[in-house]
Amino acid sequence: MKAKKPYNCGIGPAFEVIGGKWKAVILWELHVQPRRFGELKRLLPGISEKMLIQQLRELETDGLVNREAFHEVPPRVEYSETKLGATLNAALGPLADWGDRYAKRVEAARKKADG
Amino acid sequence: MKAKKPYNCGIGPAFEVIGGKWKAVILWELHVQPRRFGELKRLLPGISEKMLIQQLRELETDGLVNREAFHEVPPRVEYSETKLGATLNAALGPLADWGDRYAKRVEAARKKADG
DNA sequence: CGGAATCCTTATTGATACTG
DNA sequence: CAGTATCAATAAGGATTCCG
Repeated sequence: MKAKKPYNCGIGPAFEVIGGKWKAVILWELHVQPRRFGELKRLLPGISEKMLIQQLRELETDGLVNREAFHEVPPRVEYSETKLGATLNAALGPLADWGDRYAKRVEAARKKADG
Repeated sequence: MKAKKPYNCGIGPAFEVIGGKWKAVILWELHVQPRRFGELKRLLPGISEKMLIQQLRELETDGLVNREAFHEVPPRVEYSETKLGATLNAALGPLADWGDRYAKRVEAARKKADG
């Protein structure tokens, strides 16, 4: 999601920061509560450490996520959403609702087809 | 955006149907009014015919876009959003607004940095 | 625990030329 | 006009190994 997009509406910029496979869900998990690296990894079955750290870094760069490292042993790092991140999560709400209904709709259609 | 996503919220399904570089903007253009193939091509600078038709087909398959072909010479095809597509566009509204504000914010920061 | 570094596979996107 | 067909490029995503 790094290529330039000739969008004339805000959808473009929004997708640039939240697009891709993981960012939206990561941000969502941080909306629930601050979480540690390992916690996120467990919550996102299938994500590799590389992707997780990469996405977190990009989210951080874009000002959506906050990273706080505690210099302890064993090391501990906590990620949380920033204020800006919270506003994005809010804007994502209706889309999440839509997706929920859509998924149910698709599921219902599938059951009917299977018999 | 075809890989399975382990999302537990509606964001996953939503991104599966609207994710990628072009779908959201295409749908947005069709929200303004029904449009012809060539019209969309002009409105989306940078998109290739291949991508345009591909994305349109997928949107059609997912029930978001309607395709109506008029058997004339020269051929004419009109694409429009379905009712479901309209609900998705509505859900996309807040995200578009957010992106708008974000883009302005980023732009302002850039200007300041440049001096 | 929380990464970094490397290599590799697949998915997405694009350029170009051609057709009914 | 509204597409198809091919081929090429790039980006996204993932597996593995290693480190402080």
